[in-house]
Amino acid sequence: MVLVKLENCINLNHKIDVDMDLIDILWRQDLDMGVAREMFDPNQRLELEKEREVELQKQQQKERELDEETVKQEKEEKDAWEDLTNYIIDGETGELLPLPPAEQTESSGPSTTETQTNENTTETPLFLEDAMSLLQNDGTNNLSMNSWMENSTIQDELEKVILEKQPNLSALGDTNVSYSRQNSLEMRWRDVASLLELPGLAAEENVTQNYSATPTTSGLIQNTTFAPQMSPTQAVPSIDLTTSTNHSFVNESLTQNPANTTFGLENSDLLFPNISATVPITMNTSSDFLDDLLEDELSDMEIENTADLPTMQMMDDASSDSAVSSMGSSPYQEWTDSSIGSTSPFDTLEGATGGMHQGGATGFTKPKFEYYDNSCTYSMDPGYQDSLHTNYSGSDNGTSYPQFTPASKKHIHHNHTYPLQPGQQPKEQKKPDRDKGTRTMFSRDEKRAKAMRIPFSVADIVNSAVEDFNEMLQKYALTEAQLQLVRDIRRRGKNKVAAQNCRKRKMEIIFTLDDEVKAMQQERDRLQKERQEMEKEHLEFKNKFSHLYMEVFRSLRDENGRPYNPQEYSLQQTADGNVFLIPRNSTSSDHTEKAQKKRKSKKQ
DNA sequence: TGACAATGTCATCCC
DNA sequence: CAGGGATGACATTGT
Repeated sequence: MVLVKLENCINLNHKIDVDMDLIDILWRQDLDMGVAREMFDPNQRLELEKEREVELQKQQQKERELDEETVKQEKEEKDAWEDLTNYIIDGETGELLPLPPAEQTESSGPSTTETQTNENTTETPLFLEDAMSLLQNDGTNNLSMNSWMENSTIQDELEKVILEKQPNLSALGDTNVSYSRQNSLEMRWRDVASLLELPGLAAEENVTQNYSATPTTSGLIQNTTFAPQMSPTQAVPSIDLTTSTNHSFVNESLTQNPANTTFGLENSDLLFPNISATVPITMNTSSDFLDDLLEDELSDMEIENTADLPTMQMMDDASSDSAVSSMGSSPYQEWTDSSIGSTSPFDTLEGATGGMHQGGATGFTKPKFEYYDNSCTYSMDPGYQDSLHTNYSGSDNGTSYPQFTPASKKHIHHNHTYPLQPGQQPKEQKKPDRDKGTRTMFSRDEKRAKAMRIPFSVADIVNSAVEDFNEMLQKYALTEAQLQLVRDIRRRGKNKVAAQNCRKRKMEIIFTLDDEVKAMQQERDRLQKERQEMEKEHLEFKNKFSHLYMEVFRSLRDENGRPYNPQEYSLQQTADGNVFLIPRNSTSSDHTEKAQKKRKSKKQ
């Protein structure tokens, strides 16, 4: 029994050893696979989990602190740039010059600052959470470009939601929000990634930097590509409009100023202190805005472009054109000698440049814009630009853009229209809107004078006195054709004014006659009413007289005391008031006798 | 697309 | 006699 027990014990110990060996082998395998020894101890496992929770909490708290720091930094940067919005960058020295007070108030208006502050206070934590959620949703620490792109699309969605939450944000606010949001998120992303030691982010940093501003805000920031027009004093690099749909202004700035990612946007803030704060920026708006900005400038371009039209060609063209502006209303009467010098081989025919008048342009509805745009595209050379610049700055069109730099003009070169196919006939020129484009319209005579290089403005030709006009003609040695044209222009101008006066006078006459007709109708009505009253009164008197007559006649008696027969006698009154009874068929002598009788009888 | 109004232009008369 | 005002008639253009 004892032996049996011993053998059992030995077997048991052996089994235990075998089991322990197996356990040890499995344990070591687990250890090799990375499982800690404490995992096999329930007590140690609980303690370990608690420690990890504490560490995780510490880590999260650290992240929050870092996030707050980044928010503070951004706010400080924004404050700094908000202060900078009160300055303009000198185009020559690059110095920050303080804006005038009016501009300061405009640039630092409540809409922009409020928007920015609201953004800082309300949106920043949201985007940190978004970034964290994106990180968590990502599921792995392997951040690829695709995942970043996906996150960016999610970020777009988030931006849309937030924009919907804050519909009153101004356009600038949108732009600012978009970019600063991007920028802040980007910075936080980097911060979080650095905390988590995400691999490969540093290598992708440039990519994300370029990417961040482009797709999500391209629609908005595209508008800022027009900034050089509005900000002649800003030393902003000129941006190709043809590429503006693909490159935002911020992106340009980012690529050119990689060390200062916020400069581009804040520059745009400086560029559009008012417009972006008040005008909802859409692509169409920007187009119209561009059109408005270009109108004056481009109008001058047309002056330049049409300066060298062959005379007969221009006359033919002008003859088919309409005279639009009334006399003396054109602001471009200042063109004189400065407009004569340009020589461009392409600025001859309006239709020759192709696609000029509704020529298949997409997105631009103003034919005038297309017209000028094409003209610019084909005809402008640097020297021409210089002359244009000189002429432009000297134009008296009421809209002055001082220090309009050649760099800012370059964007005008780009043609947004489609040129006509070879052999395609240009569509009939649609006359620019008379009302909308009165600032840039040219009458036929203005075009003719331009074509003939008449060194006077049409207004001067027409409105000058005879003596001054003759002096003008004597000052310049004009050809016979020019003289004839000048006289025709003067005659037509005078006649135009005369026709206007004539029509005005005719209208006044018509109105006066109309008033007279109304007054006479009223007088006629009054007289008719008065006549009716008089007739009524007359009838009343007639009736009274008749009654009185009959009463008097009945009271009369003859010698026999009988009443007179009304068929035989009648009463008549003389001028002195005496009344006589006269027989109807008696002679005058009888009348007198009987009248005397009656008078006597009446007196009796 | 036709009607209509506004405007420009020409012819003519007159001063 | 030339220049210019006045005006009717017609053309053009935009609504």
